[in-house]
Amino acid sequence: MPELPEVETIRSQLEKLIVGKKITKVDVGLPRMVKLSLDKFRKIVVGAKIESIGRRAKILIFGLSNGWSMLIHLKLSGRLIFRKKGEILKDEDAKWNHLIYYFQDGSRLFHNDLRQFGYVKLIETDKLADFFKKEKLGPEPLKKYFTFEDFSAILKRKPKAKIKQFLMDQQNISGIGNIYSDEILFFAGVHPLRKISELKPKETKKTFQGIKKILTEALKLQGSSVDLYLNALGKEGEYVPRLKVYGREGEKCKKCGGAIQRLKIGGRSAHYCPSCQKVLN
DNA sequence: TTTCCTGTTAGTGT
DNA sequence: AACACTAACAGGAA
Repeated sequence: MPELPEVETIRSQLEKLIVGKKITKVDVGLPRMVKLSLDKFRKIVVGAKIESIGRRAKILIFGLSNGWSMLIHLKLSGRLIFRKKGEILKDEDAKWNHLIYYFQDGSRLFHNDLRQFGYVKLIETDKLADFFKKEKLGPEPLKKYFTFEDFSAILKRKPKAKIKQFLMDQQNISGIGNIYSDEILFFAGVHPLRKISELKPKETKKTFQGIKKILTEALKLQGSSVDLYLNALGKEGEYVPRLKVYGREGEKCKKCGGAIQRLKIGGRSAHYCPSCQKVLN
């Protein structure tokens, strides 16, 4: 699932691959994914040159040469895969290529999405700041300016929230999803159901360190190919062997040897080690 | 065969 | 306001 490390991997790859290229054509196989009229979408996108590839939270931002920005969210199963002229995707994947961007040099970018929850929308570049302000997204956790003091202040706003849900809420901190929230809490030794107001100072500190450490390491290994994720080159990420709890229900804890457990929190699954992450300390 | 479950988030309901 | 729940979807597992 594309969370911050996966989306950022795609961003940095696309930056090298398509910045400077002009879009000459776009195929839209699934109009539902385009959050504006197709006519308008085509009119704005076709003929534009890509000037930059940015990211905010889990959203990719293609800066176009005509004053517009294209926002792409991959949601659960989206992929953005680049292919040089003449190269195609595997046949079995082709039926999920809902949008295809053609560039002047014959290369293409495939927006592939099995579950079809992803979207693309257009925002005028000078209104981007307003747009993100309205979304109320929390800070980017890997930026140097996101400090322990910031984290503590944000925690204080939601004293009653459960820490697992807090970490996944994009309005608190942006970019963390189900996989990395589980991994961060295992690192911190904090049970996913712990209430924020009841966290000890040491646990708060360790959770903050976990955010920085886990996301940085996952990014270094180009993310986790749980399920369907592939990067912009169509390759899997390499972080899965490093996952300590996510997707490991019933398997041995890598720290204490006990069995990893799973429970539901707000409709989501949380994976944790019941002896390394206690409910009460 | 059918039902359940998985991921993210916008939207609705309490 | 702040929280909880669900729909949107396809496909793999039970």
